[in-house]
Amino acid sequence: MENATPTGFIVDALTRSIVEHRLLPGSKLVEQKLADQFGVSRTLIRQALFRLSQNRLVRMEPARGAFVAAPSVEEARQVFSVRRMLEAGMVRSLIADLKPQHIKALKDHIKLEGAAIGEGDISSRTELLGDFHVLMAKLIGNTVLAQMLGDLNSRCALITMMYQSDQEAAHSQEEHIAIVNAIHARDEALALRLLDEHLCHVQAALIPASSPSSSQS
Amino acid sequence: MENATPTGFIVDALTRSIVEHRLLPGSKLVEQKLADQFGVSRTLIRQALFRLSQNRLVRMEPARGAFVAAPSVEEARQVFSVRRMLEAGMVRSLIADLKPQHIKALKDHIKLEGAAIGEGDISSRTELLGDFHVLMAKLIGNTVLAQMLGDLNSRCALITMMYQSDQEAAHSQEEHIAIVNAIHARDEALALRLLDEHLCHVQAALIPASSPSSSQS
DNA sequence: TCAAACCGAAGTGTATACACTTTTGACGGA
DNA sequence: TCCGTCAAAAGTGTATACACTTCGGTTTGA
Repeated sequence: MENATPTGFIVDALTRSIVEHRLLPGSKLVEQKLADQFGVSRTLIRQALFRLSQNRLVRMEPARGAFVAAPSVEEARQVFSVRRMLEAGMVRSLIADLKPQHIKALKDHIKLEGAAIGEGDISSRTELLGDFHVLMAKLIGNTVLAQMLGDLNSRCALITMMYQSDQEAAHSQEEHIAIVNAIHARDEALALRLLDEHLCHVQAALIPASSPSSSQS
Repeated sequence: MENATPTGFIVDALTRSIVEHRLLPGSKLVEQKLADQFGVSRTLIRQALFRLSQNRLVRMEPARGAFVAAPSVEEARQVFSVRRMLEAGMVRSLIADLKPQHIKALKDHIKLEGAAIGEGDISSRTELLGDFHVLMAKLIGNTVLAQMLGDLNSRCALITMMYQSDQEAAHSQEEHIAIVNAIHARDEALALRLLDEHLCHVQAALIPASSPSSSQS
Protein backbone atom coordinates (compact mmCIF):
# COMPACT_ATOMS: atom_id res chain seq x y z
CA MET A 1 0.00 0.00 0.00
CA GLU A 2 3.00 2.32 0.41
CA ASN A 3 3.12 4.98 -2.24
CA ALA A 4 6.42 6.57 -3.12
CA THR A 5 5.06 9.58 -5.00
CA PRO A 6 4.38 12.76 -3.02
CA THR A 7 0.74 12.81 -4.08
CA GLY A 8 0.33 9.18 -3.07
CA PHE A 9 1.76 9.93 0.34
CA ILE A 10 -0.72 12.74 0.86
CA VAL A 11 -3.60 10.56 -0.34
CA ASP A 12 -2.65 7.85 2.12
CA ALA A 13 -2.27 10.30 4.99
CA LEU A 14 -5.62 11.93 4.30
CA THR A 15 -7.27 8.53 3.85
CA ARG A 16 -6.03 7.51 7.26
CA SER A 17 -7.23 10.75 8.81
CA ILE A 18 -10.68 10.36 7.32
CA VAL A 19 -11.05 6.71 8.08
CA GLU A 20 -9.80 7.07 11.65
CA HIS A 21 -12.15 9.97 12.24
CA ARG A 22 -9.60 12.66 12.81
CA LEU A 23 -11.41 14.38 9.96
CA LEU A 24 -15.15 14.14 10.42
CA PRO A 25 -17.60 13.58 7.55
CA GLY A 26 -18.77 16.86 6.09
CA SER A 27 -15.83 18.91 7.27
CA LYS A 28 -14.21 21.16 4.75
CA LEU A 29 -10.73 20.53 3.41
CA VAL A 30 -9.09 23.87 2.69
CA GLU A 31 -6.30 23.51 0.18
CA GLN A 32 -3.88 26.07 1.57
CA LYS A 33 -4.17 24.74 5.11
CA LEU A 34 -3.39 21.21 3.97
CA ALA A 35 -0.55 22.55 1.82
CA ASP A 36 1.02 24.24 4.85
CA GLN A 37 0.43 21.17 6.96
CA PHE A 38 2.16 18.84 4.49
CA GLY A 39 4.77 21.40 3.53
CA VAL A 40 3.91 21.27 -0.17
CA SER A 41 2.14 23.53 -2.63
CA ARG A 42 -1.56 23.56 -3.34
CA THR A 43 -0.83 21.79 -6.61
CA LEU A 44 -0.09 18.48 -4.92
CA ILE A 45 -2.96 18.90 -2.49
CA ARG A 46 -5.35 19.43 -5.36
CA GLN A 47 -4.10 16.28 -7.07
CA ALA A 48 -4.57 14.31 -3.87
CA LEU A 49 -8.06 15.69 -3.27
CA PHE A 50 -9.02 14.83 -6.81
CA ARG A 51 -7.86 11.27 -6.38
CA LEU A 52 -9.75 11.00 -3.09
CA SER A 53 -12.87 12.30 -4.78
CA GLN A 54 -12.70 9.44 -7.27
CA ASN A 55 -12.57 7.03 -4.34
CA ARG A 56 -15.63 8.79 -2.98
CA LEU A 57 -13.79 9.56 0.23
CA VAL A 58 -14.17 13.26 -0.43
CA ARG A 59 -16.78 15.15 -2.39
CA MET A 60 -15.83 18.17 -4.46
CA GLU A 61 -18.17 21.05 -5.23
CA PRO A 62 -17.19 23.43 -8.04
CA ALA A 63 -15.72 26.68 -6.74
CA ARG A 64 -16.74 25.71 -3.22
CA GLY A 65 -14.12 23.21 -2.22
CA ALA A 66 -13.61 19.67 -0.99
CA PHE A 67 -15.45 18.05 1.90
CA VAL A 68 -15.02 14.76 3.70
CA ALA A 69 -17.67 12.46 2.29
CA ALA A 70 -20.62 11.27 4.30
CA PRO A 71 -21.60 8.09 2.51
CA SER A 72 -25.29 7.45 2.74
CA VAL A 73 -26.88 4.22 3.85
CA GLU A 74 -28.44 3.95 0.41
CA GLU A 75 -25.03 4.11 -1.20
CA ALA A 76 -23.73 1.36 1.07
CA ARG A 77 -26.73 -0.76 0.15
CA GLN A 78 -25.99 -0.32 -3.54
CA VAL A 79 -22.31 -1.06 -3.10
CA PHE A 80 -23.05 -4.31 -1.33
CA SER A 81 -25.63 -5.18 -3.93
CA VAL A 82 -22.99 -4.83 -6.62
CA ARG A 83 -20.53 -6.85 -4.60
CA ARG A 84 -23.00 -9.70 -4.22
CA MET A 85 -23.46 -9.77 -7.98
CA LEU A 86 -19.76 -9.75 -8.70
CA GLU A 87 -18.67 -12.17 -6.07
CA ALA A 88 -21.27 -14.78 -6.90
CA GLY A 89 -19.86 -15.00 -10.39
CA MET A 90 -16.36 -14.94 -9.03
CA VAL A 91 -16.86 -17.90 -6.72
CA ARG A 92 -18.42 -19.89 -9.55
CA SER A 93 -15.35 -19.22 -11.69
CA LEU A 94 -13.02 -20.08 -8.87
CA ILE A 95 -14.67 -23.41 -8.14
CA ALA A 96 -14.88 -24.25 -11.82
CA ASP A 97 -11.11 -24.01 -12.16
CA LEU A 98 -9.86 -24.71 -8.67
CA LYS A 99 -6.20 -25.39 -8.00
CA PRO A 100 -4.51 -26.46 -4.75
CA GLN A 101 -2.50 -23.27 -4.56
CA HIS A 102 -5.72 -21.28 -4.58
CA ILE A 103 -6.83 -22.90 -1.34
CA LYS A 104 -3.41 -22.37 0.13
CA ALA A 105 -3.39 -18.68 -0.79
CA LEU A 106 -6.81 -18.17 0.74
CA LYS A 107 -5.90 -19.98 3.94
CA ASP A 108 -2.68 -18.03 4.24
CA HIS A 109 -4.63 -14.83 3.87
CA ILE A 110 -7.07 -15.86 6.57
CA LYS A 111 -4.13 -16.38 8.91
CA LEU A 112 -3.11 -12.77 8.30
CA GLU A 113 -6.64 -11.65 9.06
CA GLY A 114 -6.56 -13.56 12.32
CA ALA A 115 -3.33 -11.88 13.34
CA ALA A 116 -4.66 -8.39 12.63
CA ILE A 117 -7.91 -9.08 14.45
CA GLY A 118 -5.97 -10.44 17.41
CA GLU A 119 -3.88 -7.30 17.63
CA GLY A 120 -6.93 -5.06 17.39
CA ASP A 121 -5.44 -3.05 14.54
CA ILE A 122 -8.63 -1.66 13.04
CA SER A 123 -7.11 -0.12 9.95
CA SER A 124 -5.11 -3.20 9.06
CA ARG A 125 -7.90 -5.66 9.79
CA THR A 126 -10.39 -3.72 7.66
CA GLU A 127 -7.94 -3.73 4.80
CA LEU A 128 -7.26 -7.46 5.11
CA LEU A 129 -10.91 -8.41 5.45
CA GLY A 130 -11.57 -6.51 2.26
CA ASP A 131 -8.54 -7.93 0.49
CA PHE A 132 -9.89 -11.43 1.00
CA HIS A 133 -12.39 -10.74 -1.73
CA VAL A 134 -9.84 -9.04 -3.95
CA LEU A 135 -7.59 -12.06 -3.53
CA MET A 136 -10.28 -14.34 -4.95
CA ALA A 137 -10.51 -12.13 -8.00
CA LYS A 138 -6.76 -12.30 -8.48
CA LEU A 139 -6.79 -16.08 -8.11
CA ILE A 140 -9.15 -16.48 -11.03
CA GLY A 141 -6.77 -14.26 -12.98
CA ASN A 142 -9.13 -11.37 -13.53
CA THR A 143 -7.22 -8.22 -12.69
CA VAL A 144 -10.05 -6.01 -13.92
CA LEU A 145 -12.37 -7.63 -11.42
CA ALA A 146 -9.74 -7.46 -8.70
CA GLN A 147 -9.27 -3.77 -9.18
CA MET A 148 -12.98 -3.19 -9.27
CA LEU A 149 -13.52 -4.96 -5.97
CA GLY A 150 -10.64 -2.99 -4.55
CA ASP A 151 -12.36 0.22 -5.58
CA LEU A 152 -15.62 -0.91 -4.04
CA ASN A 153 -13.76 -1.74 -0.86
CA SER A 154 -12.17 1.65 -0.56
CA ARG A 155 -15.47 3.20 -1.49
CA CYS A 156 -17.14 1.79 1.60
CA ALA A 157 -14.03 1.53 3.74
CA LEU A 158 -15.17 4.69 5.45
CA ILE A 159 -18.41 3.09 6.48
CA THR A 160 -16.81 -0.20 7.38
CA MET A 161 -14.23 1.38 9.64
CA MET A 162 -16.78 3.64 11.19
CA TYR A 163 -19.16 0.97 12.25
CA GLN A 164 -17.59 -2.48 12.34
CA SER A 165 -17.03 -3.75 15.87
CA ASP A 166 -14.31 -6.15 17.02
CA GLN A 167 -16.88 -8.89 17.34
CA GLU A 168 -18.20 -8.33 13.85
CA ALA A 169 -14.68 -8.42 12.44
CA ALA A 170 -14.06 -11.79 14.08
CA HIS A 171 -17.36 -13.04 12.74
CA SER A 172 -16.36 -11.93 9.25
CA GLN A 173 -13.20 -13.93 9.48
CA GLU A 174 -15.09 -17.04 10.58
CA GLU A 175 -17.32 -16.66 7.56
CA HIS A 176 -14.28 -16.37 5.34
CA ILE A 177 -13.05 -19.68 6.73
CA ALA A 178 -16.39 -21.35 6.05
CA ILE A 179 -16.42 -20.00 2.49
CA VAL A 180 -12.94 -21.29 1.80
CA ASN A 181 -13.95 -24.71 3.11
CA ALA A 182 -16.98 -24.78 0.86
CA ILE A 183 -14.82 -23.79 -2.09
CA HIS A 184 -12.31 -26.46 -1.18
CA ALA A 185 -15.11 -29.03 -1.16
CA ARG A 186 -16.20 -27.61 -4.53
CA ASP A 187 -19.69 -27.23 -3.12
CA GLU A 188 -20.83 -24.35 -5.30
CA ALA A 189 -24.29 -24.01 -3.86
CA LEU A 190 -22.99 -23.88 -0.32
CA ALA A 191 -20.20 -21.46 -1.17
CA LEU A 192 -22.63 -19.12 -2.91
CA ARG A 193 -25.03 -19.22 -0.01
CA LEU A 194 -22.30 -18.58 2.55
CA LEU A 195 -20.86 -15.73 0.50
CA ASP A 196 -24.22 -14.07 0.07
CA GLU A 197 -24.94 -14.41 3.76
CA HIS A 198 -21.51 -13.08 4.59
CA LEU A 199 -21.99 -9.94 2.53
CA CYS A 200 -25.46 -9.46 3.95
CA HIS A 201 -24.05 -9.79 7.46
CA VAL A 202 -21.34 -7.24 6.86
CA GLN A 203 -23.89 -4.88 5.36
CA ALA A 204 -26.44 -5.41 8.10
CA ALA A 205 -23.84 -4.78 10.76
CA LEU A 206 -23.07 -1.40 9.25
CA ILE A 207 -26.42 0.08 8.51
CA PRO A 208 -28.16 0.31 11.87
CA ALA A 209 -25.40 2.44 13.32
CA SER A 210 -25.22 4.96 10.51
CA SER A 211 -27.13 8.18 10.36
CA PRO A 212 -29.34 9.10 7.40
CA SER A 213 -26.90 11.41 5.68
CA SER A 214 -27.51 13.74 2.81
CA SER A 215 -28.20 12.40 -0.63
CA GLN A 216 -25.73 13.19 -3.38
CA SER A 217 -26.53 13.58 -7.04
CA MET B 1 -22.85 13.74 -21.66
CA GLU B 2 -22.11 17.40 -22.28
CA ASN B 3 -19.67 18.77 -19.78
CA ALA B 4 -19.63 22.47 -19.03
CA THR B 5 -16.29 22.63 -17.23
CA PRO B 6 -13.18 23.32 -19.31
CA THR B 7 -11.52 20.10 -18.16
CA GLY B 8 -14.62 18.12 -19.05
CA PHE B 9 -14.64 19.62 -22.50
CA ILE B 10 -11.05 18.58 -23.07
CA VAL B 11 -11.72 15.09 -21.75
CA ASP B 12 -14.64 14.70 -24.14
CA ALA B 13 -12.66 16.00 -27.08
CA LEU B 14 -9.72 13.72 -26.40
CA THR B 15 -12.03 10.78 -25.80
CA ARG B 16 -13.58 11.33 -29.19
CA SER B 17 -10.18 11.63 -30.83
CA ILE B 18 -8.96 8.41 -29.28
CA VAL B 19 -12.10 6.47 -29.93
CA GLU B 20 -12.38 7.65 -33.52
CA HIS B 21 -8.78 6.78 -34.17
CA ARG B 22 -7.50 10.23 -34.87
CA LEU B 23 -5.10 9.44 -32.04
CA LEU B 24 -3.66 5.96 -32.45
CA PRO B 25 -3.04 3.59 -29.53
CA GLY B 26 0.44 4.00 -28.12
CA SER B 27 0.98 7.50 -29.40
CA LYS B 28 2.34 10.02 -26.98
CA LEU B 29 0.27 12.91 -25.69
CA VAL B 30 2.57 15.87 -25.11
CA GLU B 31 1.06 18.31 -22.65
CA GLN B 32 2.29 21.55 -24.18
CA LYS B 33 1.15 20.57 -27.67
CA LEU B 34 -2.34 19.79 -26.41
CA ALA B 35 -2.34 22.99 -24.38
CA ASP B 36 -1.58 25.05 -27.50
CA GLN B 37 -4.13 23.11 -29.49
CA PHE B 38 -6.90 23.71 -26.97
CA GLY B 39 -5.73 27.22 -26.15
CA VAL B 40 -5.39 26.53 -22.43
CA SER B 41 -2.55 26.01 -20.02
CA ARG B 42 -0.88 22.71 -19.22
CA THR B 43 -2.73 22.72 -15.91
CA LEU B 44 -6.05 21.87 -17.51
CA ILE B 45 -4.46 19.39 -19.90
CA ARG B 46 -2.88 17.57 -16.99
CA GLN B 47 -6.22 17.38 -15.21
CA ALA B 48 -7.86 15.98 -18.32
CA LEU B 49 -5.11 13.42 -18.91
CA PHE B 50 -5.37 12.30 -15.33
CA ARG B 51 -9.09 11.75 -15.67
CA LEU B 52 -8.58 9.84 -18.90
CA SER B 53 -6.01 7.65 -17.21
CA GLN B 54 -8.60 6.62 -14.65
CA ASN B 55 -10.88 5.60 -17.50
CA ARG B 56 -8.00 3.57 -18.86
CA LEU B 57 -8.17 5.44 -22.12
CA VAL B 58 -4.68 6.75 -21.57
CA ARG B 59 -1.82 5.29 -19.61
CA MET B 60 0.52 7.54 -17.66
CA GLU B 61 4.15 6.71 -16.89
CA PRO B 62 5.90 8.73 -14.19
CA ALA B 63 8.16 11.42 -15.61
CA ARG B 64 7.66 9.97 -19.09
CA GLY B 65 4.26 11.20 -20.06
CA ALA B 66 0.83 10.06 -21.21
CA PHE B 67 0.13 7.61 -24.00
CA VAL B 68 -3.04 6.51 -25.73
CA ALA B 69 -3.90 3.14 -24.23
CA ALA B 70 -3.65 -0.05 -26.24
CA PRO B 71 -6.14 -2.31 -24.48
CA SER B 72 -5.17 -5.95 -24.76
CA VAL B 73 -7.47 -8.75 -25.82
CA GLU B 74 -7.02 -10.25 -22.39
CA GLU B 75 -8.27 -7.07 -20.78
CA ALA B 76 -11.32 -7.05 -23.03
CA ARG B 77 -12.01 -10.65 -22.06
CA GLN B 78 -11.87 -9.72 -18.38
CA VAL B 79 -14.07 -6.69 -18.84
CA PHE B 80 -16.76 -8.77 -20.50
CA SER B 81 -16.43 -11.42 -17.85
CA VAL B 82 -17.14 -8.80 -15.21
CA ARG B 83 -20.05 -7.46 -17.21
CA ARG B 84 -21.63 -10.88 -17.47
CA MET B 85 -21.43 -11.22 -13.69
CA LEU B 86 -22.91 -7.82 -13.04
CA GLU B 87 -25.63 -7.89 -15.63
CA ALA B 88 -26.93 -11.31 -14.68
CA GLY B 89 -27.66 -10.00 -11.21
CA MET B 90 -29.04 -6.83 -12.65
CA VAL B 91 -31.58 -8.55 -14.88
CA ARG B 92 -32.72 -10.72 -11.97
CA SER B 93 -33.33 -7.59 -9.92
CA LEU B 94 -35.11 -5.89 -12.75
CA ILE B 95 -37.49 -8.78 -13.37
CA ALA B 96 -38.12 -9.20 -9.66
CA ASP B 97 -39.44 -5.66 -9.38
CA LEU B 98 -40.62 -4.92 -12.88
CA LYS B 99 -42.77 -1.87 -13.61
CA PRO B 100 -44.49 -0.85 -16.84
CA GLN B 101 -42.42 2.29 -17.18
CA HIS B 102 -39.26 0.17 -17.15
CA ILE B 103 -40.34 -1.61 -20.30
CA LYS B 104 -41.29 1.68 -21.86
CA ALA B 105 -37.93 3.23 -21.05
CA LEU B 106 -36.07 0.26 -22.52
CA LYS B 107 -38.15 0.27 -25.67
CA ASP B 108 -37.69 4.00 -26.09
CA HIS B 109 -33.98 3.55 -25.79
CA ILE B 110 -33.96 0.82 -28.40
CA LYS B 111 -35.68 3.22 -30.78
CA LEU B 112 -32.82 5.65 -30.29
CA GLU B 113 -30.35 2.87 -31.02
CA GLY B 114 -32.18 2.07 -34.23
CA ALA B 115 -31.98 5.67 -35.36
CA ALA B 116 -28.25 5.90 -34.72
CA ILE B 117 -27.59 2.60 -36.46
CA GLY B 118 -29.66 3.72 -39.43
CA GLU B 119 -27.65 6.90 -39.74
CA GLY B 120 -24.36 5.02 -39.51
CA ASP B 121 -23.10 7.29 -36.74
CA ILE B 122 -20.51 4.97 -35.23
CA SER B 123 -19.67 7.10 -32.22
CA SER B 124 -23.28 7.68 -31.29
CA ARG B 125 -24.41 4.12 -31.89
CA THR B 126 -21.59 2.70 -29.77
CA GLU B 127 -22.55 5.01 -26.97
CA LEU B 128 -26.22 4.11 -27.17
CA LEU B 129 -25.60 0.39 -27.41
CA GLY B 130 -23.53 0.67 -24.26
CA ASP B 131 -26.04 2.89 -22.51
CA PHE B 132 -28.70 0.22 -22.89
CA HIS B 133 -26.98 -1.71 -20.15
CA VAL B 134 -26.45 1.37 -18.03
CA LEU B 135 -30.12 2.17 -18.39
CA MET B 136 -31.08 -1.16 -16.86
CA ALA B 137 -28.90 -0.38 -13.86
CA LYS B 138 -30.60 2.98 -13.47
CA LEU B 139 -34.04 1.39 -13.73
CA ILE B 140 -33.37 -0.83 -10.75
CA GLY B 141 -32.30 2.30 -8.91
CA ASN B 142 -28.69 1.34 -8.39
CA THR B 143 -26.62 4.36 -9.36
CA VAL B 144 -23.42 2.74 -8.13
CA LEU B 145 -23.98 -0.11 -10.53
CA ALA B 146 -24.95 2.28 -13.30
CA GLN B 147 -21.77 4.23 -12.93
CA MET B 148 -19.71 1.08 -12.78
CA LEU B 149 -21.18 -0.25 -16.02
CA GLY B 150 -20.59 3.14 -17.57
CA ASP B 151 -16.94 2.92 -16.60
CA LEU B 152 -16.67 -0.57 -18.02
CA ASN B 153 -18.24 0.68 -21.23
CA SER B 154 -15.81 3.52 -21.65
CA ARG B 155 -13.02 1.20 -20.70
CA CYS B 156 -13.62 -0.99 -23.71
CA ALA B 157 -15.25 1.63 -25.92
CA LEU B 158 -11.91 1.93 -27.67
CA ILE B 159 -11.99 -1.73 -28.67
CA THR B 160 -15.68 -1.69 -29.47
CA MET B 161 -15.39 1.23 -31.84
CA MET B 162 -12.33 -0.20 -33.47
CA TYR B 163 -13.81 -3.50 -34.41
CA GLN B 164 -17.59 -3.48 -34.37
CA SER B 165 -19.04 -3.61 -37.86
CA ASP B 166 -22.36 -2.14 -39.00
CA GLN B 167 -23.81 -5.62 -39.19
CA GLU B 168 -22.70 -6.48 -35.68
CA ALA B 169 -24.17 -3.28 -34.36
CA ALA B 170 -27.53 -4.12 -35.90
CA HIS B 171 -27.29 -7.62 -34.46
CA SER B 172 -26.64 -6.14 -31.03
CA GLN B 173 -29.77 -4.08 -31.26
CA GLU B 174 -31.84 -7.11 -32.23
CA GLU B 175 -30.53 -8.90 -29.19
CA HIS B 176 -31.46 -5.94 -27.04
CA ILE B 177 -35.01 -6.21 -28.35
CA ALA B 178 -35.13 -9.93 -27.56
CA ILE B 179 -33.83 -9.31 -24.05
CA VAL B 180 -36.45 -6.65 -23.38
CA ASN B 181 -39.17 -8.99 -24.59
CA ALA B 182 -37.94 -11.73 -22.26
CA ILE B 183 -37.87 -9.27 -19.39
CA HIS B 184 -41.36 -8.10 -20.29
CA ALA B 185 -42.53 -11.72 -20.18
CA ARG B 186 -40.73 -12.02 -16.84
CA ASP B 187 -38.98 -15.09 -18.18
CA GLU B 188 -35.87 -14.87 -16.07
CA ALA B 189 -34.13 -17.93 -17.45
CA LEU B 190 -34.61 -16.79 -21.01
CA ALA B 191 -33.54 -13.23 -20.27
CA LEU B 192 -30.39 -14.43 -18.55
CA ARG B 193 -29.53 -16.75 -21.41
CA LEU B 194 -30.11 -14.07 -24.03
CA LEU B 195 -28.08 -11.53 -22.09
CA ASP B 196 -25.17 -13.90 -21.63
CA GLU B 197 -25.24 -14.80 -25.29
CA HIS B 198 -25.46 -11.15 -26.22
CA LEU B 199 -22.37 -10.23 -24.24
CA CYS B 200 -20.52 -13.23 -25.63
CA HIS B 201 -21.47 -12.20 -29.14
CA VAL B 202 -20.25 -8.66 -28.66
CA GLN B 203 -17.03 -9.94 -27.18
CA ALA B 204 -16.50 -12.57 -29.85
CA ALA B 205 -17.06 -10.03 -32.59
CA LEU B 206 -14.26 -7.91 -31.20
CA ILE B 207 -11.54 -10.34 -30.41
CA PRO B 208 -10.69 -12.00 -33.72
CA ALA B 209 -9.93 -8.70 -35.38
CA SER B 210 -7.65 -7.37 -32.69
CA SER B 211 -3.92 -7.82 -32.62
CA PRO B 212 -2.15 -9.33 -29.61
CA SER B 213 -1.07 -6.04 -28.09
CA SER B 214 1.39 -5.51 -25.31
CA SER B 215 0.49 -6.61 -21.82
CA GLN B 216 0.34 -3.96 -19.20
CA SER B 217 1.11 -4.39 -15.51
C1' DT C 1 -36.28 46.86 12.54
C1' DC C 2 -35.53 44.55 8.58
C1' DA C 3 -33.90 43.54 4.18
C1' DA C 4 -31.07 44.29 0.27
C1' DA C 5 -26.88 45.85 -1.59
C1' DC C 6 -21.96 46.31 -0.85
C1' DC C 7 -17.34 45.50 0.46
C1' DG C 8 -13.51 42.90 2.15
C1' DA C 9 -11.62 38.45 3.36
C1' DA C 10 -11.06 33.74 2.24
C1' DG C 11 -10.70 30.26 -1.12
C1' DT C 12 -10.89 28.08 -5.56
C1' DG C 13 -9.62 28.08 -10.76
C1' DT C 14 -6.13 28.84 -14.12
C1' DA C 15 -1.78 30.44 -16.00
C1' DT C 16 2.98 30.90 -15.73
C1' DA C 17 7.70 30.14 -14.05
C1' DC C 18 11.25 27.24 -12.66
C1' DA C 19 13.53 22.74 -11.28
C1' DC C 20 14.38 18.20 -12.41
C1' DT C 21 14.17 14.06 -15.43
C1' DT C 22 14.26 11.83 -19.73
C1' DT C 23 15.45 11.74 -24.46
C1' DT C 24 18.28 12.62 -28.39
C1' DG C 25 22.09 13.26 -31.07
C1' DA C 26 26.77 14.36 -31.62
C1' DC C 27 31.50 13.68 -30.30
C1' DG C 28 35.59 10.98 -29.08
C1' DG C 29 38.11 6.79 -27.95
C1' DA C 30 38.81 1.92 -28.70
C1' DT D 1 32.72 0.99 -37.25
C1' DC D 2 30.88 0.70 -32.82
C1' DC D 3 29.95 1.75 -28.16
C1' DG D 4 30.07 4.75 -24.15
C1' DT D 5 29.91 9.53 -22.67
C1' DC D 6 28.18 13.89 -22.44
C1' DA D 7 25.54 17.95 -23.41
C1' DA D 8 21.61 20.30 -25.35
C1' DA D 9 16.67 19.91 -26.15
C1' DA D 10 12.29 18.43 -24.93
C1' DG D 11 9.05 17.32 -21.45
C1' DT D 12 7.29 16.39 -16.95
C1' DG D 13 6.81 17.71 -11.81
C1' DT D 14 6.09 21.30 -8.54
C1' DA D 15 5.66 25.99 -6.86
C1' DT D 16 4.00 30.45 -7.25
C1' DA D 17 1.21 34.32 -8.98
C1' DC D 18 -2.96 36.24 -10.32
C1' DA D 19 -8.01 36.29 -11.56
C1' DC D 20 -12.48 35.12 -10.30
C1' DT D 21 -16.06 33.25 -7.19
C1' DT D 22 -18.08 32.54 -2.77
C1' DC D 23 -19.00 33.77 1.98
C1' DG D 24 -19.75 36.96 6.18
C1' DG D 25 -20.45 41.03 8.07
C1' DT D 26 -21.57 45.75 7.72
C1' DT D 27 -23.77 49.55 6.01
C1' DT D 28 -27.61 51.90 3.94
C1' DG D 29 -32.20 52.81 2.63
C1' DA D 30 -36.97 52.33 3.42
